[in-house]
Amino acid sequence: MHERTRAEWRATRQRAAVLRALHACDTFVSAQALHAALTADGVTVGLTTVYRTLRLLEASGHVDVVRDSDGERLYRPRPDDGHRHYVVCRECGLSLAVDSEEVERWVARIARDIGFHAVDHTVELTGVCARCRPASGGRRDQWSSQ
Amino acid sequence: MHERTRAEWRATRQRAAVLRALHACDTFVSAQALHAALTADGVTVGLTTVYRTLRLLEASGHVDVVRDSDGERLYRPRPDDGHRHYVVCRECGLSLAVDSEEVERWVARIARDIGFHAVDHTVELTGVCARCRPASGGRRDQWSSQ
DNA sequence: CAGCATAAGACAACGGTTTTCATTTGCGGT
DNA sequence: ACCGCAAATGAAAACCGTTGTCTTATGCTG
Ligand SMILES: [Mn+2]
Ligand SMILES: [Mn+2]
Ligand SMILES: [Zn+2]
Ligand SMILES: [Zn+2]
Repeated sequence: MHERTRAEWRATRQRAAVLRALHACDTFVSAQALHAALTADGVTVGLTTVYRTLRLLEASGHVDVVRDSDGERLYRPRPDDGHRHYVVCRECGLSLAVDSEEVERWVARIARDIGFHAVDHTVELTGVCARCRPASGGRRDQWSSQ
Repeated sequence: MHERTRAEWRATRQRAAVLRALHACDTFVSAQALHAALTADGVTVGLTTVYRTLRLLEASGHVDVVRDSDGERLYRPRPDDGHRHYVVCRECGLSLAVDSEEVERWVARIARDIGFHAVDHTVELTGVCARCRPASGGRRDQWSSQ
């Protein structure tokens, strides 16, 4: 009943490339953008492989994932000291990590109080950065709820 | 140069039905589930119309939206006194509103500090409720980041 | 170097959502 | 009441990010 040496993940040229490209980015990137960047660099990697690798990284906690308004998954390497939360500019995509200790404590307390197991949390802030001026118009309302 | 009386949204049978069905739910529901419920009730509404109406309600702030792990949008009428945050069971979908004053304050402070305009936030908690027991296994790691 | 399980890649399929476009309908004006 | 028309509906197709399929390639271990 020997448990053989763990079947580790193989180190392939493609995975290394995806990892490298991911770290070369300074913002959140989509799988497709990453694939495009790799292709532009002359690196041959299948889009499917990019997706698979990112999914692996996500599952193992090596990347932080965010979903844009269209539902597209955006990835960013997770700092070694744990996950972060970010505020992302809706116009240009600029992302800044924010200090979230307070939220982390709040999450922990809620999780403890409500009797749920394995509570996970998603905290995302979006806005318009200083560079991207707003130019919003007013909007009327109609539905007097219920 | 008269500005005519505002072109308001029309009151249609379909929109009323969607609104009614939405309020009849006590949890988050997807557009498709709502459509199915309406159909089951003998109400004739096109799925497209359900999507369009929900999008309208979302834009006007009358519903809270959440996205499940598959990226599906789930809707819930927003209480009159403002939005809420919820903890949702990953197994059965049970959702509980949580007290989020602390987070709201945190968000407000961050928004003030970072210099972004129109900061919006998404805070979602997921877990496994008391009824749905976990049965998790361990998982090995590999990627020594970088 | 052999053997084999894992990974890559091309392509099809999937699923939720949106678009298209022909038809219907609310609603304001007369 | 009746027009007239912009707005809304609905069936079907398009869309698009993502995942599955299946064949071929390739790490890795012995
Ligand atoms: Mn956190
Ligand atoms: Mn809030
Ligand atoms: Zn910006
Ligand atoms: Zn549950």
